[in-house]
Amino acid sequence: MFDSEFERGLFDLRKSKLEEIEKLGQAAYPNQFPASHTTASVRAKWNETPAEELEAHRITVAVAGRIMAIRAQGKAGFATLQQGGERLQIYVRLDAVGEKGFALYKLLDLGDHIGVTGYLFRTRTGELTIHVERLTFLSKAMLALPEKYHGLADVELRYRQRYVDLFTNLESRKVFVKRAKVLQALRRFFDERGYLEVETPMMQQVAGGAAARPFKTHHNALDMDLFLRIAPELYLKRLVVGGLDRVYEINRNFRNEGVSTQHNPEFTMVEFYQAYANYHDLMQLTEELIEFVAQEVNGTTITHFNGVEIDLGKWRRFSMREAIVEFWPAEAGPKPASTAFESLAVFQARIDAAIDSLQTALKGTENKEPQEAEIEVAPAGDVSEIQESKHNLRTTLQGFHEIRKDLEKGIPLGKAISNLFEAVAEPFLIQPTIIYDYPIEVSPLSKAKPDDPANVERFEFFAGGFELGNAFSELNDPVEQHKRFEQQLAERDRGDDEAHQMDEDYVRALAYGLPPTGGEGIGVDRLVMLLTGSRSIRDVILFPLMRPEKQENQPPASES
RNA sequence: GGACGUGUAGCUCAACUGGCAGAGCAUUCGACUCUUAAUCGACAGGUUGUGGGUUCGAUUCCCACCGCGUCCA
Repeated sequence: MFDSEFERGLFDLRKSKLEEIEKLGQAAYPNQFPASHTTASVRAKWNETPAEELEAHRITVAVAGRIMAIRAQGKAGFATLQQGGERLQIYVRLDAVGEKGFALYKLLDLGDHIGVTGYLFRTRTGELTIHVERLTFLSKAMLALPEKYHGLADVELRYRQRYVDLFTNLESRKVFVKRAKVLQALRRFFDERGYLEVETPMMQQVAGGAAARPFKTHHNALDMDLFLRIAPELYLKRLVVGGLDRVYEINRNFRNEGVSTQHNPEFTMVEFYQAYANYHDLMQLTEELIEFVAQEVNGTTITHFNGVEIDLGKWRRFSMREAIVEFWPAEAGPKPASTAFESLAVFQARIDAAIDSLQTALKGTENKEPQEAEIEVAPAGDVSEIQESKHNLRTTLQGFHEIRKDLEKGIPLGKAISNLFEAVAEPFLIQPTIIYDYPIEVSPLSKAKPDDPANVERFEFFAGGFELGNAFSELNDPVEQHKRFEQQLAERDRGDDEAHQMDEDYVRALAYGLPPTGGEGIGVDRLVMLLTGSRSIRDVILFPLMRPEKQENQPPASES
């Protein structure tokens, strides 16, 4: 518990202060305080009331809060109470609270919780303040607070000790209040449209519905291995089979992959399904949804992320192939024609040509500046500074190399096209963009386009340079679904451990008849990042996953 | 997994080319009945992430490990 002798000593000191407080007739850990107002409601009611009016009416309030600042001045003093993220000043003077009351005031430390009863007035500088008449001790801070001006700045400590971060950095608190508003807005949006909120298993025997590695766990009594879900998808569609035509679920998914500014092993998704709808309906709905949530949470569709202004009310749409052409780097030679995507041989030749072109461009820059050949690739469209610096010739070339390597290993054409899209276009999708029509090989659960069997009715949407959501017209032909699962199993055998597993029961559910259905999943954490301007997903997750700190060989604190 | 950066008092940060480890806040003691990053005076607080190496001497240079961050995979 103690990081140092300093903390141990402080703890002991505060314990003796607690004893002093008890001697004054106050409980060390009382059970309640009947507050008449919150700090926020006091401010809401009287923040603008002039001093004379406060004086004339003598408004008495009882307010509780944590002491964030103490300014003692001999036989009087001030303190700043914080509660519910709002601060309110109190004024304590000996002749108003009496000997015992003032003795208590002098025993208070930063971080203590107290209750005060008194009347409102304005100080000489005009600040609304409670003139305390009765001081009630509520709870003691036994450890030192972070520095009062800078707060807790160390990001590691902010994540590990979020409880300190939340009351010392009110900006951090605001992010999580906003996160709650996002969840409220999502629920309101779906509730108003007749969707039923449901909860489906998080422990599954087959972790399906997405391409990801799962966490494994074990049920002892049943002696059964289970996986933490990577998506609720297959269960939600079972519900649509069951006649719950519109369902949504907001909850955690777990994916056993690395952490980054955009990935936490457990993350929150809202996933929803609508019978008799297809992906066109969902594109429309998505634009409405994101705009609605932004308005509810921020009162505007404009948000700022990584120094870029993003308007969540203005959307672009490209097919995946269009996006590759649109964002094709100039240094990779002429943009590919639409026929380039139709056969493996042509596609491969196109990649080879691009690599040659990129290599020539890279050599050119190296000749000029042998040490730093970091000329940025400039695609059409908008690009933030960060995205620009991230994407130089070298990384683009590397991306192309990866694709060629994959092709040599026998990767399906559709998967290569999808990878090309991710390398060339995705980082530049800063403004809200819908990318539609995905290759069938990367979409084992989506319905093929009637006039184009190589592609499926699927879209993803992006903003801020990352994927926010994924949607498609659900594949509802059980025979076709079974075949797709078998293709995925072949991919698994080929070494792709993110490929989908077989789920016989899901196929059986489809065999009872799934109506034409559109389904979609949206990453709630990432949506909150955009709406709060948070650069890292860890800033919008209360307790992000951290490695354990080194254990110190200290004997446990003595209980005395 | 890789590259780069970072780790100094409870907190926020200094310490030049390797030469006595320092300040502010907080704490402790004292003064002060309208302060608000209150002010003034005094005291105390350190295994410089851990372990090794080079050196007369290491917070500083080198190696390994650990945590965190950013980028990449």
